[in-house]
Amino acid sequence: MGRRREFDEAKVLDAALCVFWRKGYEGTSYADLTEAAGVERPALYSAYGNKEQLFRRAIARYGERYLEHFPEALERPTSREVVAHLLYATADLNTRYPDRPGCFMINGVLAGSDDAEPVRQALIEARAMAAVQLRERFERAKAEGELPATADPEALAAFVMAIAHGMAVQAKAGFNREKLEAVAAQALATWPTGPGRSPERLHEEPTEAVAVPKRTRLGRRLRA
Amino acid sequence: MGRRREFDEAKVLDAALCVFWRKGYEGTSYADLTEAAGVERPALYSAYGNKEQLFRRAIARYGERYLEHFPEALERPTSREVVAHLLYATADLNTRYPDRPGCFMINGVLAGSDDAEPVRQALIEARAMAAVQLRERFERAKAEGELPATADPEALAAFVMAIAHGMAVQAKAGFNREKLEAVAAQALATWPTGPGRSPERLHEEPTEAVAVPKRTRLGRRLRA
DNA sequence: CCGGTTTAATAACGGTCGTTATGAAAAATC
DNA sequence: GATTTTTCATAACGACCGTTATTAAACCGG
Repeated sequence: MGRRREFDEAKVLDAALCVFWRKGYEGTSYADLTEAAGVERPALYSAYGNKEQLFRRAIARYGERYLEHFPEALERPTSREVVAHLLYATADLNTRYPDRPGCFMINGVLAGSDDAEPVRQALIEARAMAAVQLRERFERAKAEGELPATADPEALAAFVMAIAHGMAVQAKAGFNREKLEAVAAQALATWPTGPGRSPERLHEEPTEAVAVPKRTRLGRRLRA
Repeated sequence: MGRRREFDEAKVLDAALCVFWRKGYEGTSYADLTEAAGVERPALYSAYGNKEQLFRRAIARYGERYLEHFPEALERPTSREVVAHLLYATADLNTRYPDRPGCFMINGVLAGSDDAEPVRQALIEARAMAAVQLRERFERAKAEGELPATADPEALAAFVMAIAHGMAVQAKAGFNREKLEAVAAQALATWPTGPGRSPERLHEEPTEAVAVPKRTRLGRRLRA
């Protein structure tokens, strides 16, 4: 009974996500949101609650819609391929949409007023979850002997995350895809190899089996 | 003629810098600034102009007061030592002051409202200047044969900057100094060596001559 | 067609934002 | 010491912030 919704909740959420992605949590006003979503203010409140709740929904939506490459990367056979997939997909995601460069999880809130603290912590937790998954993947690689016994999975995960975060900062500063891929390649150039094998030549381009083809669409497997 | 200033302009600027460092440009209100500086609002306006001008002064101040390690790093004899010095000093700076973790240049503005766009661009330019200096240093190292002929100074500079930016993000997320140093070590572990020499063992700890001693104070040379 | 119920749109809420009059207090000049 | 000049503190400005009454419109079951 009663009148039914006239707008598509998912589309409105996607529109809000894009604005948050571009301007961050505190930099986004309800005027921005209503304009982007084509919906009046009270509709946003009745459908999603207040601004913080809407932003948390946007976090979840971002994970579902733009970060499918992450679990895919973890399935790669070697740690090196995991990292290659992850970093090249990051370079792609951070430059694919020119209206919202960089990473939503980084742009959202880095520093802000005390009001933004809960949201900031939520993003920190979301990023930490990724780091944990990466560490666990490297622990497995170490157990499999594919990473040296001296390798520190936690440090390696932090390293890869740092690269991804740095690329996000650079993308927001206007770096194009090629520049980000050069960063990814350099990070990859020194990735530790197995226990007995000799390290590859430094500065070698990532092999074709590892490199991500140009302009591969996110959301599908980058390689079969 | 007339009454003279009752407050120390430099101290007020330092106080403002610390607040901006913690909360970013848009996250900082004049209420925050007056409380931290112990000075009333009109004093800030008469002494520094409006908020944007004050922030630009804070950028310059940050460079003078907290980034002396950067030109010092560039003077190191080898590119590897340059990077080591830079990254360990970054780990230190990003965790030295627990009330304002991370980097002022990153926390300042990453994403924000349209009003913050000029300030955001100013920070982008400031960071770009560092990248240029780093690239030029690597070009010199390449010319000296200390970096391989295949090395790409621009990409290497972007890589090092990405690491520094990533560490800043992680520091703001609560990472301690040790975790940041592990990231720095990993980045360093694979730094390219000279044209003919064989690469060092991977995962080797940075040599003592390169590693920065614990808790070395910034602002002075880390090593004689 | 008619109560009942939910959504829609307009407009307003108190609060805080960055910025600035305003007038009193203090120092410098004559 | 009187006058001028600058700084000081209080308080207010209009604008926008996130949030919410309020009222009209659209749909439901009867």
